[in-house]
Amino acid sequence: MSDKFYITTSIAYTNAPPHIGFALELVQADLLARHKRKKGKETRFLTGTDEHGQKIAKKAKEKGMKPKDFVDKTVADFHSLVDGLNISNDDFIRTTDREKHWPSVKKVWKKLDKNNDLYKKKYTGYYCVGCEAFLTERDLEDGVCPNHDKAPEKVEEENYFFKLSDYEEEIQKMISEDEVRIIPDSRKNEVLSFLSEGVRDISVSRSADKLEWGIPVPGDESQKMYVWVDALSNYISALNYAEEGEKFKKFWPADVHCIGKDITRFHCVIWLGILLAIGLELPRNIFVHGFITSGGKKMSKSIGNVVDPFELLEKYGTDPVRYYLLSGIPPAGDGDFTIEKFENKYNSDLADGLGNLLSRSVGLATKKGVEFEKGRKPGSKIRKRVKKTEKEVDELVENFEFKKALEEIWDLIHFTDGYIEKKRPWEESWDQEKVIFETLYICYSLHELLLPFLPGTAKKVKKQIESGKSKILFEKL
RNA sequence: GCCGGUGUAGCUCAGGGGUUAGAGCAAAUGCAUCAUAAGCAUUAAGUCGGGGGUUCGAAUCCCUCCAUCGGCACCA
Repeated sequence: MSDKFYITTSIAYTNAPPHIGFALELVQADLLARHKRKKGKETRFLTGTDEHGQKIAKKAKEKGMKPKDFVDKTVADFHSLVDGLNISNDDFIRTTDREKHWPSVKKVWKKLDKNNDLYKKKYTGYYCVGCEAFLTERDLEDGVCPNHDKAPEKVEEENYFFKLSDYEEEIQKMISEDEVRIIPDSRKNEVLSFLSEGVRDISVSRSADKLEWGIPVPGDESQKMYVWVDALSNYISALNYAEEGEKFKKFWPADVHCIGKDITRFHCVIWLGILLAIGLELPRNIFVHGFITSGGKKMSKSIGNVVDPFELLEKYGTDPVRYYLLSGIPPAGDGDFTIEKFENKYNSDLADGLGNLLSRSVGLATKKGVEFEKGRKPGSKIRKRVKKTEKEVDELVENFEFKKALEEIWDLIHFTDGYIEKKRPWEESWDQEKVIFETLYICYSLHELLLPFLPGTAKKVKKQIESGKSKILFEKL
């Protein structure tokens, strides 16, 4: 059993400001990272941005900016999202980082090339001049680009291809035997069914005049790397794969890649193929989250139902947003967001649930002169009750059941409210002091349980218990 | 078109052949008054998508229909 833990999010594409879906991914990964650190694992948590591609070059051009200036600006937004959500990442990789990222990517390429996993082949694509990009057949409607109402040109160009098909069998084996575990099962089945239909080789470069904003192919100036090798390699470039030093040896393979369902195949097929080709170990787990709808509908600018993570953070603060993302959204399925649901959960769980319990506990203790002593043990019933929650929360988080884990914690909160009700410690009785201490003990345990989920709140809980000063934790809305 | 998922209380979901179908939120009533008008208890609420079948017995298995979501490779 290794005592290291390497976890990554996907790298976000910087053609637009961050989306609530990326906030979900960050918070889920952050929970896992904090959970592992708490258990004493040497943890490394990576996130970052994917900054190349034709789309970005085009967006920058529209704004009259250089691509690099454009992405620098967007990346700043991503950094403020990471800060705003109190994400504990150890590193932040950018695919435009020529010192950190490029050398490793080039090494991957050269290795593929050296092993004869690359070959040149003529590629026929449908190029829409209006979009300035290749379209897939599925983008077309009646053979016409729906955005420009024009048939795309059939363009032939010579590109490098990666022999992904050579690795099909091994990928399939690794996934079906859970050597690479894909969570949830439905995604695993999806990938396996896809694999069973047969895998084709993929083009991994574009001509440099079509894709000017990208990493040059080593030894062939006429070609730039297409997204696959460039973006997926971030997980190892951030560990400085180019030099394969201590950091790389210690942390690779990744223990968890957190991704969204739209990029399942890239990670579960292409990335595994690349790793097998260059002889690296495969990631242990790929955790796939779903999408967040807004009022039951896909978010779109035209409907005007886009949820802006910054507005939420601004209005409600960090932990309420983290709480909703972890408890209001099924971890691996699609979830819905509305302000009503958000505020409802905020009031009933955070203000009336956790906040009120802390308030009555600390209030009682102060009033009756009971102080929290760290080494002191509560009655065995209480001790067992807390232990049970700790054990279940640990197991649930290990199994990516974040929502259920929080429900387990809130179950302890409701138990405690019931216990207070039953014992009536505001009245004089023989065990009054003990009961008040026990409620403090549970609150203290709650702070420990909550640390990975709501780190800021957990700290406040601890402070109030230790100082005996009660303060509103979550103002009711 | 092919493959797969989902459809259970007003809302979010659990249960996957066996006594009167469960939880949380929302609702109603009562109790309590330490606490953020918070808390606790109780109650009410469901033809378990429709129809057919297998079975002593189906929400659960099979067939079919309906609704809905996803996958069917170069979508960031």
